[in-house]
Amino acid sequence: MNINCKDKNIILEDVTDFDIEQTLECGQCFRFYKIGIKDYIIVAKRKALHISQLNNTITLHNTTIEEYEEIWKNYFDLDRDYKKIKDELLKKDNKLSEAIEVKHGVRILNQDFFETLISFIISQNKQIPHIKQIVETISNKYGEPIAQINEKTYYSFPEVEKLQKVTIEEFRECKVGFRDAYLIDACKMVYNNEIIVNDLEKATTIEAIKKLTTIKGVGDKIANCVVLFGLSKRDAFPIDVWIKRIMENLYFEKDTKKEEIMEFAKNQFGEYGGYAQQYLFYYGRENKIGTKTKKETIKI
DNA sequence: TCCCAGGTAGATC
DNA sequence: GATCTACATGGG
Repeated sequence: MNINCKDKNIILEDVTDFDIEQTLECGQCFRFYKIGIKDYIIVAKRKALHISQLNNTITLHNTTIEEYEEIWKNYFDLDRDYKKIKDELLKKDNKLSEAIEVKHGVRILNQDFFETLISFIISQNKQIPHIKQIVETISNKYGEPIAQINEKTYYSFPEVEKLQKVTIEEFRECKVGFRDAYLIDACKMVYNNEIIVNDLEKATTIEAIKKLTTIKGVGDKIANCVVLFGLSKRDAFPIDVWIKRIMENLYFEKDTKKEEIMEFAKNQFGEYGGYAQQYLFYYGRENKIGTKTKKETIKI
């Protein structure tokens, strides 16, 4: 990969294993706006980034090499060798080949912990477009204006100091529904240092998940998402309705308990569980694997 | 009108 | 301990 600076843009040439559309649309993050083909505004890390892609060239608009090095390189996980990850996964398990081939450009983002926690609490029992809408409402109301691009103002995701002051009634006004008390509890625990990011980062994946589930409204699935996307613990394996269906379809051919799927994934994918999960989730959801209206099944 | 959505907590068996 | 259900809100 070559990095060039032209005008106020950073140009990444010969990028491999990275597709901006797949990386954003795969369901791991919620604060992005499509403005064209492979052309997006992403709000993260208290910044709004205009990013676009043409073939193997990525353009980060109106930014600096310093900002790229400090923020975006890590955010997009560009230091990691995804070819090696794919090779390792495929070496062990050829059933992933179709999903990896189709969704070859997915990278797992290194997102902010608190934002990921709050976003995935909201995600329960909701569809992705609605999750995006609620996270945006909360940001517009309680975040700070950070950029204006094409007449539209973008707001940062609020810090815990700000969000812990929000009342249960105010959360309800953001249309979070029954998750209102969960959000109150999560904000309180993070603000009161009952949940400490540093400690979770140092902890094992299992320990971090266990700690996170002490927050009301955070169960096994959400905790796995938070450690995977918000703490960079790539051996996590979130099991939601989709992954359950897909795993049953691929490996079990019958209704199977989550605990059994979790144990199987741990043995099968190990430290690469999070990547396998994301390739399968995105591919399976798009093709409606295991549902009554499925488009096709995964070829073995 | 009914059913479901990147689930979870609390009740009930 | 395993299974059942209510929980707001919006869209198909």
